[in-house]
Amino acid sequence: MPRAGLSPASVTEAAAALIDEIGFENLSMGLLAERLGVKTPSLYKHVAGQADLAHRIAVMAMIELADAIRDATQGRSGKEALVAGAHAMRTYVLEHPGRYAAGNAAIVTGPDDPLVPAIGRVLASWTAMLHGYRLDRDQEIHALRMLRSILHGFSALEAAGGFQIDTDVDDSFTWMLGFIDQGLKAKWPDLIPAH
Amino acid sequence: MPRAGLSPASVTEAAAALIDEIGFENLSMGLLAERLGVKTPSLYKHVAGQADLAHRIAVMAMIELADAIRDATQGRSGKEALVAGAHAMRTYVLEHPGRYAAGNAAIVTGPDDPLVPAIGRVLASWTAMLHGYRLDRDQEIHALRMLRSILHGFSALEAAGGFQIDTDVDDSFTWMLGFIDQGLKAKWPDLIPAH
DNA sequence: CCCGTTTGGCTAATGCCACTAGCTTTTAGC
DNA sequence: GCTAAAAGCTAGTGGCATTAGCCAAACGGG
Repeated sequence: MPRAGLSPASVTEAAAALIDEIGFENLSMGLLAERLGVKTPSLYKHVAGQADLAHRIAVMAMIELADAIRDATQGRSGKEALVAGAHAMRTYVLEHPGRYAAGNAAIVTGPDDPLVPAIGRVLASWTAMLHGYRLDRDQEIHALRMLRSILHGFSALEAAGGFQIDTDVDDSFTWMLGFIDQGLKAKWPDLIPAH
Repeated sequence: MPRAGLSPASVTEAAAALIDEIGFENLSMGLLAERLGVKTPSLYKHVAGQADLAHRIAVMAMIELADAIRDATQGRSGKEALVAGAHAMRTYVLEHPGRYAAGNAAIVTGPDDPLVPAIGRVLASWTAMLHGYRLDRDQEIHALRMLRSILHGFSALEAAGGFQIDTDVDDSFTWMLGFIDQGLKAKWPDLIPAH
């Protein structure tokens, strides 16, 4: 029996490709093994199990997503950066729905979990983009959370086929980004929560 | 062997309660049967299977959610209605994370699927609330999609523990609603996508 | 009130899937 | 070349959803 030349990285890579085709919840070790031309138990020589595999895909997804956003916003600022970054994220989710779902389902396992810096990279990309709007320090975290909420929500709903009415979804996305941009530029002072 | 007095409705009800405790992906027929004091196969006399059960929970969740939003926004308008409706949704998701997850995972099976009107009720609740802002007709659908995106995204991230930094999440939610309210009141004309 | 039918329990069995044990062959280091 | 680790394999085990088929409980018309 010749060797297949697998490694944790190559197994994860193949699993990521497969999960985008068949969906996060349909990933099975048997299917992945078949895809790699190997029997199911052989996979356990490279990854600890299905949970470990999903976690590795999640880390990969967060890194890829962060890079996509960083590359898109590089050298731009203001609305241009917002639109480019948001578009990059939306495209990533539509092209890699399984990876993205894995990224969302993943939970941090400990302080040295590589998922932590991976998520940090995504947040850093958005934070850098928001800096162009010169918000107050105490508003920045709220704006970041809003941005994450709206982009995650839109992507998740779109990927799940949640937008039924036949008004163009692209138009809605563009409109939404314009709305956010205008709001961020306006900097309403009375949005600061009172205590 | 005495009868347990189950019905499709009571089984679904029990499953909904269970799923909120243990999480959507941990629901199993065995656990539900134990909870109901019955053996696993007996459940199949009332629901067609796990997929059917999840679908019933989804329909229930959408109806409950729509009612919660409707009740909260009843008799209010503008920012008051927005805040009350959004708060009602956020509360519902935090109190019933399993049901809500089932609602999101569900897919419409056909034209007479009761999930269709159930989702319609949620959308109708939001649409009624948005009417108070007197938006242009062609902006309304975009605003509705934005609202769904942001509320779903926020709820999903919060339920998944996605907000790590120790700035108060309530403050972020309040800030976000203020942001949306101000933007909707402003009605920027240049948000209409050009064709 | 009784009897036939429907309903709702049950046990037993099937099949799929993740995962483990333990064996064998390949490969890499010396 | 020899030794040992690494990477494949076959053969289980156990948990899960689901189905088949049996039997008792409720129920309705005579």
